[in-house]
Amino acid sequence: MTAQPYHHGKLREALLERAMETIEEAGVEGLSLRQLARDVNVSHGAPAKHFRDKQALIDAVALAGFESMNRRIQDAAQSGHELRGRFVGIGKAYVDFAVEHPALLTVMYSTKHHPDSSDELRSTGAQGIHVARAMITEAQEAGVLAAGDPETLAMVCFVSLHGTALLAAGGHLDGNSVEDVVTATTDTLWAGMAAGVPAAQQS
Amino acid sequence: MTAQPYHHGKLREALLERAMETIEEAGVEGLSLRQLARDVNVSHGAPAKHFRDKQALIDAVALAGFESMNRRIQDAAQSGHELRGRFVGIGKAYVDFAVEHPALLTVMYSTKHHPDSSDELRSTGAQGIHVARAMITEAQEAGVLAAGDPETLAMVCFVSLHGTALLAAGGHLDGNSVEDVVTATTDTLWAGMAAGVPAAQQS
DNA sequence: AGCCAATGTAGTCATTGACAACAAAGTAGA
DNA sequence: TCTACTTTGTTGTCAATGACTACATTGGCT
Repeated sequence: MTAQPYHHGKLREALLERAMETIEEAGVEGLSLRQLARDVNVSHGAPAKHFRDKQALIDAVALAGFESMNRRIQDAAQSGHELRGRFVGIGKAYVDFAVEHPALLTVMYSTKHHPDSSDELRSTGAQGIHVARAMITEAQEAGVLAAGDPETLAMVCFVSLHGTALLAAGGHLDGNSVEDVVTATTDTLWAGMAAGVPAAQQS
Repeated sequence: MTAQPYHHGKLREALLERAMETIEEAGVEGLSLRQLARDVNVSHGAPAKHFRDKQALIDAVALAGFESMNRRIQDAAQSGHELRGRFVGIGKAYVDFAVEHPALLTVMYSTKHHPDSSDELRSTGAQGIHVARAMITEAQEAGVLAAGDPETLAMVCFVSLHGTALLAAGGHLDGNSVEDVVTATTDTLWAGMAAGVPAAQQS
């Protein structure tokens, strides 16, 4: 048998990749540093040289997840249909990512929610909402959407799609297909923003 | 010192209550059966007599959480304003519960999402959406809302409010207040359902 | 060659969840 | 009352885990 080289060479990347796989297969609770070390044929103490502790590894996984997701959302936002079509596209991109990587999405947000998450993680995780706000502002200026605070409306769209994504990822849309719910959600939101909320109803 | 009685008497309830407290303070990952046993002054093996394993305890916590939440939603749905006001009320009740018990809400849904969750837990957890569907059907019959599959629309409302609740609970609404986001979300959804989605846009 | 930081190994510790054997307390029937 | 029987709790044990420490190997640098 050929002796393994003392140095792995790409241990950090190997750990990250394997950690993502494990998370997709067994969730975060199924992630063990020692098992991870075994999986990549390295001693149980080696991962500590690359990740201070287990949380640091999870943070890195979450960050990589957000970066990957942001790319998908950016692509959807720029693929040039009319405004409404692009809005629906963003929603689909977000939810599709969630359905493809359900456990990763959970990790991404629970990590971002963690009290001492890094600034980098939080800003990367907040990127998606900026795309939505820009689009809403643009649509308002074009007269397609009614007036209203773009900041709040963007947040409304984000939370709604976030809920859709989480439940779709978990397969908890009961009888409804993911496609139907995403379409219905984006359609309803867009129709609501187009109609606006009469002042009389705001009281 | 007065000797403790051999039998605790209400160990199950004490464990459940303390488990909820611990979860609110430290999340599920901060929950330990042994520490829990210490907290209620009982040996580390005692909890096993009431909960087969840790997951069984968490399941019980989640179920209690859903029952408590459903009561709040029911109350809001029945407090008799006009339809739109009741709709907003349901949303507020849901989100308020989430903000008051953020960690519990996470446990509730991650447990419900768990592959082998009990039928009881899943049906109890799905109760909220039935309330929403009934209200939408009623509003459609009254001509307040446009036509559309009530099942899908109820799901849209549920996922949107669910997202709002989760993010509000985690304090991730950025600059926006919980109150503002809930109101804006329910208003936008209601306006969207009232306007309906033109067939031309559905293509 | 010789130094040195980076990377990995090996050993240890407290904690945890789960399990098994045993003890104590309540219960029901003779 | 005596006696099984069940429920509830105790104690001891096991393997696995995350974190830490001391040490070994490697390759780059002067």
